[in-house]
Amino acid sequence: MITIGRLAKYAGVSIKTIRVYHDKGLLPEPDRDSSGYRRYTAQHAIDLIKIRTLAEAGVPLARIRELRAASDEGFREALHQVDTDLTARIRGLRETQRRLRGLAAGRLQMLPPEVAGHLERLPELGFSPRWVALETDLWILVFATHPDTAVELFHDQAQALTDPALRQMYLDYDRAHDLDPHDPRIDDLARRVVRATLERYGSADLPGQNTNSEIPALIQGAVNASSPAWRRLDALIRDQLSRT
Amino acid sequence: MITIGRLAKYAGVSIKTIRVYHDKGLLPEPDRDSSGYRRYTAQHAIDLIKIRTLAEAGVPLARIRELRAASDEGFREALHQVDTDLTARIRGLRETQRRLRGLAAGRLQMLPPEVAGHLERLPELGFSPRWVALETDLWILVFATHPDTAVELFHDQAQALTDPALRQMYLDYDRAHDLDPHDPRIDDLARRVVRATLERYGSADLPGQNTNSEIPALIQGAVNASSPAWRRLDALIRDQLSRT
DNA sequence: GCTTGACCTTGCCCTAAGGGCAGGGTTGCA
DNA sequence: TGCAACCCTGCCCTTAGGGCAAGGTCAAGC
Repeated sequence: MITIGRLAKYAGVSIKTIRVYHDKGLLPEPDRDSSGYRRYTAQHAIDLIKIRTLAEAGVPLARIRELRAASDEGFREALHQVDTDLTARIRGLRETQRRLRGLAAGRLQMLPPEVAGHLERLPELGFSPRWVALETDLWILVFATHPDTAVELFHDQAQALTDPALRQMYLDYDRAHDLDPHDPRIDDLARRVVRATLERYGSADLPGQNTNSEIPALIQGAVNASSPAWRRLDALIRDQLSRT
Repeated sequence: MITIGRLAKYAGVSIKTIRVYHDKGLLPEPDRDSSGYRRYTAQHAIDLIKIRTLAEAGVPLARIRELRAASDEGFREALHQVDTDLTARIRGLRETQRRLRGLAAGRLQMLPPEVAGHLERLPELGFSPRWVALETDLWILVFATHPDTAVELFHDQAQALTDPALRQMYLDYDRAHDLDPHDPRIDDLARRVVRATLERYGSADLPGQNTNSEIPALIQGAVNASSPAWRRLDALIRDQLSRT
C-alpha cells in the first residue's frame, strides 16, 4: 500500500507521469486511503514498469492502452513489431551520428579550392553570371551530398570544357535562356547535346546517375524554373535520350 | 531557384517543417518570386540538411538556432556534446530493447508455482490475511525486478519458516501490527529479530541487499504505512543493526 | 499542542515539433 | 479552357508531460 511518490521513485518516473497514465486509462486508479491519497499495490508497480518499457521503446500511450486489452497472441505480435521498429530506430540514430561526425570533421564546408578556381574562370570563358551561379549551386549540392563521387564528376566536367566544341555547346546552352521556346536553335542545340552525350558516354550510365539521388532533379528543376526555353530544351534532350 | 516542395522532397522533410524552421529563425526566409512563392538556393539546401542532422540527433530547435550564431569553437564543442548524448541514447534504447524482449519471453508473469504454493500455505501456519498480502506483493516485486536472485532469496525465506522459533518470530511480527507502539513486546520482538538476523547471516550482507535497488525500501514503506507499531519496530531493528 | 517540511489532492495553463484544414492564388500541360 | 498539382497565410489540434496555485495531510521535533 505505497504512495504515489514512492511508486514514482521506484519506477523512475515523475508523479505527474503516473497521474497522466491514470487519466489516459493506462494504469487503473488504485483505491484511496482515508485522506484521499492513492495507495498502490505491487501489481500497480508491475504494470507501471511494463508500460514504461513500452513507452521508452517509443510506443504511443494510446497504443499501449489498446495493447492492455489485446489478446495474448496479439500482444506478442505487437511486441515483435515494436522490437523491429526499435532496431530500425537504433540504426537510424547510428546513421545520424555518422553524419554528425562528418559535420564535426568540417566536411560539408563549401567547395574545394580547385572547384572554386574553376568557377571563377567561367566568366572569362564567356559564361553569364546566371550560369556561374547555377554551376556554383550545383557543385555545392553535389559535394555536400556525394563527397566521394563529386571529385570524379567534377574532373569529368572540367575536362569537357577544354574541348572547344563542347565549350561552345555549353555557351549556347547558357545563351538559350533568353530565346523563344520555339526558336529552331533550341531544337538544333538539343540534337547537339544528345549527340555529344552519346559520343562521350556511349549508352553507358551517365556519370552521377548511379547515385540514385534527388540531386539531378533538384538541379534540373532549378535550371528549368528560370526560362521556358530551357524547359523546352530539357524536355527535348530527355525525350531523345530516352529513345536510344 | 527551387520551390519549397522540391526542397522538402530533397531534404526528406515536410513543407510544414521548412516553414516552421523559418518561423523559428533556424533557416533564413529566401526571396520570393513574382507570385510570392519562396525560391531557395543550394545554400538553403545545405543549411537545411545541417539542421536536420542536428534535429534528428535530438537537439532542440531552439538550441540549433543558438548554435547557428555560435563561434566555430563553441559549435565544435556542442557537436561533441551532442555526439556523447547520442551514444547514451543508443545505449538506452538497446537496454529498453533487452527489457522488451524479457517482456515478450513471458517473464515478469507473476510468480512461479513454488512461490504461489508457499503463499497459500501461510494462512495454515497462522499468518493473517494482511501478512499474506504483503508477502505476495513483496515476492511479485522481487521476481519482477530481480528474477536472477529472487529464487535464492525465496528459498532462504522459506527455509527460515521451517525453524519453529523463527516461524514464531514472524508470527509475532504479524501480530504486532495491532499493538500499541510502546508495548514492551515490541522492544522484545525487535531484540529477537536482531539476534536472529545476526545468528543467521552474521555480519555478512543480508541476502538481497547487494542488489542495490529500491525494492527493500518500497516493501518496508508498504509495511510501515499500515501500523504505527510496525513503524516503531522497524526503527528499533534498523537502529540496533546499524550499531553492530 | 504547535510548527515545520515533506507529501498528497485537483485544476489549470504551457511546451515542442510539427499535422491538418480552410480559403484562396499560381503554374504547367493537354 | 480546364484541370491537377503547387503554393500562400492563418488557425486549431496533438503527445507526453512540466509547472504552479491553493489547499489538505502526515511524521517529527519542541
